[in-house]
Amino acid sequence: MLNKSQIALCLEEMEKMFPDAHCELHHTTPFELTIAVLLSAQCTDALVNKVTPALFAKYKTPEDYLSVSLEELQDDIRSIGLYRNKAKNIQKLAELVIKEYSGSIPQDRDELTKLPGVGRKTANVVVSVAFGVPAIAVDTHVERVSKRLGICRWKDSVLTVEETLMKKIPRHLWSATHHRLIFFGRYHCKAQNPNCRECPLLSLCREGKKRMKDKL
DNA sequence: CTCCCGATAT
DNA sequence: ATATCAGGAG
Repeated sequence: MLNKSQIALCLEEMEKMFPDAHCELHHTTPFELTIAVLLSAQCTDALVNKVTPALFAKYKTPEDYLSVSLEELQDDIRSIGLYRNKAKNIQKLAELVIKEYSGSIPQDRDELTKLPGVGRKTANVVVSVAFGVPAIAVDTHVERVSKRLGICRWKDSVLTVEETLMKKIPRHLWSATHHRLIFFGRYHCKAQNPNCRECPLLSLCREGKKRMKDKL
């Protein structure tokens, strides 16, 4: 398992590789960001960004999402996948935002989690990106990279991964770190065939050294 | 744990 | 053909 200073070294290397790591989901308001992140479950950011321009032009307020039938909203997001659940969640979310939060997305992580389709990961992205609250959203990339490097254990839950990262990384670096981990995972330490041979983190990486030994 | 699910990369 | 993608709910 990596200690704090080893993790700090990893983060420095990631910063060199991806100095401008940022949220890649297109949005202009906290409400749009929440919808975009909800849509991004089990689907690439690039695909979400293909539907949101037309979506956000058509639906600007929570009321707009409730002004059409469920079937029409499904059709507008069909190419994303999981569209039945997502369309239903968006309409319920819109209803709740109007009734319980007077039309605007709550800024509190635990309040956000009460919205349908919004779990801990999505809530962390929203508070971090839209409201500037330090948070580490653990998505598939952050989980994979943390486990490969040896920041946490393979059997750890996503919540344990998040807690470990928060414990071992200074709070003021949480949000920047979360984006660097995502870029590192998305563009370099990929799920399939990671290029460990040319990885600057190889000397620190548990999985990388193992893969080199096994000639993967 | 399973289900939801289309697009894309390998 | 199969794996994966900024997960969440039942």
